[in-house]
Amino acid sequence: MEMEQEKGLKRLILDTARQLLTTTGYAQLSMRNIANKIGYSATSIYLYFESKDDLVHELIDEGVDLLHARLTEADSTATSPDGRLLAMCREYVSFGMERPEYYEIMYVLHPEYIKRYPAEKYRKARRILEVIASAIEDGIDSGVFEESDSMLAANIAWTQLHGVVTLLTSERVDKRIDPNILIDSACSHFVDSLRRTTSTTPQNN
Amino acid sequence: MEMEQEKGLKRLILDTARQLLTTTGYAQLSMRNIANKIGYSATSIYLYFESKDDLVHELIDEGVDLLHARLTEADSTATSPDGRLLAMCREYVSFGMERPEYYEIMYVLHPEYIKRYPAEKYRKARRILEVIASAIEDGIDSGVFEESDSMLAANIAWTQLHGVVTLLTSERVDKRIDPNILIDSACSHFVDSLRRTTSTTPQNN
DNA sequence: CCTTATGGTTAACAGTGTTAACCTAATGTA
DNA sequence: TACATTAGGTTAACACTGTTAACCATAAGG
Repeated sequence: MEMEQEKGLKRLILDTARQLLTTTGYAQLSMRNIANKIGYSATSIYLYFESKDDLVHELIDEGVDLLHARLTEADSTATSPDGRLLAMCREYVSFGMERPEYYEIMYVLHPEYIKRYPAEKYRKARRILEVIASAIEDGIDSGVFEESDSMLAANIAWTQLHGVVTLLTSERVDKRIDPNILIDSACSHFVDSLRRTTSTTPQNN
Repeated sequence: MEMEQEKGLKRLILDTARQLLTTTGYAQLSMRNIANKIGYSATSIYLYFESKDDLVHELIDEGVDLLHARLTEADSTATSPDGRLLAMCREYVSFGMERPEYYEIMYVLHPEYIKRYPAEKYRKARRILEVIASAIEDGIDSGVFEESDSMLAANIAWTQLHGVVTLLTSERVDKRIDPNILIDSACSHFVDSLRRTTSTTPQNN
């Protein structure tokens, strides 16, 4: 009972923070806003979290779990290696588009946050890339993909997907471009680029 | 003489802001910091700029000009269509890596900024994509690339390059991945994906 | 019964963008 | 010359931000 109460407020803070994040966005996620919503003073949050960074890191952790679950789920639905990869790429983008607030704190927030990110959680976040890498590895093993370094390829996929998500959610892409077509094409282009032999360096002069 | 003085301070503010941006980064770019550096009060900036947004928008404009110049320059050096495109892709990433502060205010800063971005400057920013699109169009015309929509392809290139820049500069990419290899591979993969027929949709079950 | 720790509070600091009110010096005009 | 106006700049203040220090009541332990 005591233990419930002890961690009760911490849980309450975290829940309120998540709710505030998803409804009003990160810009409105302040210590005082959180505290006001639950009838506590802002400084009481510091009894359970070292700093705002600390609090956000726990939210990031939730987002990582969410994305990881969605990727593995998508991974299991498709069967063919390229189908698996394509499904995962689409799922990654879907997550970014559907949960922009989570995506923002996970992958967009300023580098300062990342530098202070605890090592153990950093390892957990890397599992996401490993899911993609294993799908690529699978494609290599079955001869569908021609690629030497699956981890490198996974990172290329990541940068492509990350670019799609961030430019779309920040509404920097021209309105005349259909978002769904852009997403589909970007995913297809990448998967295609793995299918045949790459690195045909063109002439420079 | 009067006109020089009239716009003299505005120019001084802008120069100081740019310097502050490149040396200390966007986080330290505050009205008071700018004012202190030139011996004026913070509120005097509002005599020449409507808001901080307004000021930043002018800095963004400078960044857009810079990037545009570098892309067209890179465009002119190479001759073959795929070489042109590859050179431009590399140049885009180089700009992002060498001027991260400019890149941040141009493409990373929160959507709120973009919504308030004046339409005329928005059009100017779009020229950057058009440079890429024209290179792709050139490749299509000469039969090197197989692609129907050059503007769509340019946007795919953009998302890929943007992803590379942001994930690298924010130090979210694993240390074991060589940045240069990632950059080169990402650029090559994209250009390659244009070379042959795309959109070979894989089986999903 | 006294001490100590738990769980919270308020006040305050240094910083942010921005607005309102003011003040001074130059200019334009009757 | 005398007065009004305006350009260019200031200070004070508001409503925020994350965070720290000091305080205070209540409960638990020896």
